[in-house]
Amino acid sequence: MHNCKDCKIKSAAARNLNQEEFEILESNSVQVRFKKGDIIFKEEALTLNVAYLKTGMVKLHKKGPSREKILRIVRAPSYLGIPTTFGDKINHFSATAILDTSVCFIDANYFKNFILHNGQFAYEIITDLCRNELNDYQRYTSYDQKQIPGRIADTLICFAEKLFDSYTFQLPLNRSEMGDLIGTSRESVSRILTEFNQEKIIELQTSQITILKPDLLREISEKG
Amino acid sequence: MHNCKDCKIKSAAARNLNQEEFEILESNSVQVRFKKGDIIFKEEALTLNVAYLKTGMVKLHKKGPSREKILRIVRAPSYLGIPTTFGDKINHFSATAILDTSVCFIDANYFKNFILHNGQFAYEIITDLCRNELNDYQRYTSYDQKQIPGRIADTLICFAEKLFDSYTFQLPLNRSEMGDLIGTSRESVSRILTEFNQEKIIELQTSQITILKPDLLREISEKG
DNA sequence: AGTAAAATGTGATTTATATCACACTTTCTG
DNA sequence: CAGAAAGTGTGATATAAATCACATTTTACT
Repeated sequence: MHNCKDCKIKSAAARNLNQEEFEILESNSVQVRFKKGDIIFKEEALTLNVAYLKTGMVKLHKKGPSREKILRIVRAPSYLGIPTTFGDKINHFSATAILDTSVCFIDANYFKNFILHNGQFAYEIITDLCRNELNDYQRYTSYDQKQIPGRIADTLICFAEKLFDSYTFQLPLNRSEMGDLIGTSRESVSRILTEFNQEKIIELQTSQITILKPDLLREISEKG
Repeated sequence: MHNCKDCKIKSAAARNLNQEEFEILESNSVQVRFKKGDIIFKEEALTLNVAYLKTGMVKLHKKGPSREKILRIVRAPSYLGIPTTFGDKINHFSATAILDTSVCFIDANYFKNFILHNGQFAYEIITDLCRNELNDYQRYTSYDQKQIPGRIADTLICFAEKLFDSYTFQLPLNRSEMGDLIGTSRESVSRILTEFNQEKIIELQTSQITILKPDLLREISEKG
């Protein structure tokens, strides 16, 4: 059986659980591995679990009127489906691994009990939800008002600084998914990346990216 | 002094408070009235309060790279600033009354204590945050992929069905604010509304709107 | 009530980006 | 490792919506 108490990548919330609660957690959760491309949970399915992303990277996405929309990229460690568990019984979005990933599924009833009986646990879940909301507002406001080059510049900087901690990285999304994330077509993504490459702002080899001039990217991002 | 315990428009969370907690709430909150156009709290200011919208209607909005972005319209009763209180010390968005409004400000420390010591209270706050997040995802996905007529159709239906419970209502936003909400220019909003009016889908008198053909609007909304 | 200020409507023009079409390249898979 | 399938690059064209410009209407104010 897995050991949650000594897990090195506990959530901020789980750090507040006591001995007894850890035992409950351990016997009411399972850890599952997913490969890049695997679906972790699916829009419109019923949820009975809270998903906690222990390692790897995931896209949260949902069906839009004309195509798929990527809501947000999540890097481990992080909860994946709190809104999808407590906002409605049915998932309003899907989660798909974009890197090899391991996820702990926690029985929603026990998770709920932690919220009800452990104030610190609940408080950490709330701050987590709040921070996500603020991030989302920030991102949607930018995407809403920036033109495509600005959105791509944003995204590249975010990937480097928030997701990979490195200016060289393997893009975890293909051009079409990049389009779904920032709200444009795969062709436009392609064109702008080529342009950035020609202007030596980035070095591009299909999906391997090196950001050569982060400051210039930031400038493009700010100008919209 | 105001009376929270017998308040008829308590939040779902507050319904779980006990006698002692209501006394704490009563002596650590104030009720303030705002007129249409008044700022309730402002982006970049420090927050020490949770705002609860008791009556009226409010827009949550934030500065974007080129203009103001309206994040969401809130109808009473509802909390206004939970993410802004627990996500960061500094407000990431502003709240402005779009109708005459009354707001209760609750000392954030006491509010936090309710979360820590009253599990049902915390649970209700969490489900509220989750539902908002799901709504936001839904809305942003639509706006992202629909053309302007579809977004306006969406918005009109939402105003009628979610905010005013009536197919006749006074638009609480001017054309420019409508643009900030759906991500377009005031001119485009104006043009589309005129068009809907000419096609007798709505009846329009400046800011007085009657939806004549809700089904047609819904169809326009779906087609994007 | 009368004037100033703000908001709105609407045509003409420009522009960013979608779409279409197709060649090319990378990656899977047996 | 060969062939198929998926993904990518890039030109040509179409188009939705932004912007500009200005007349008109509505609202606010003393």
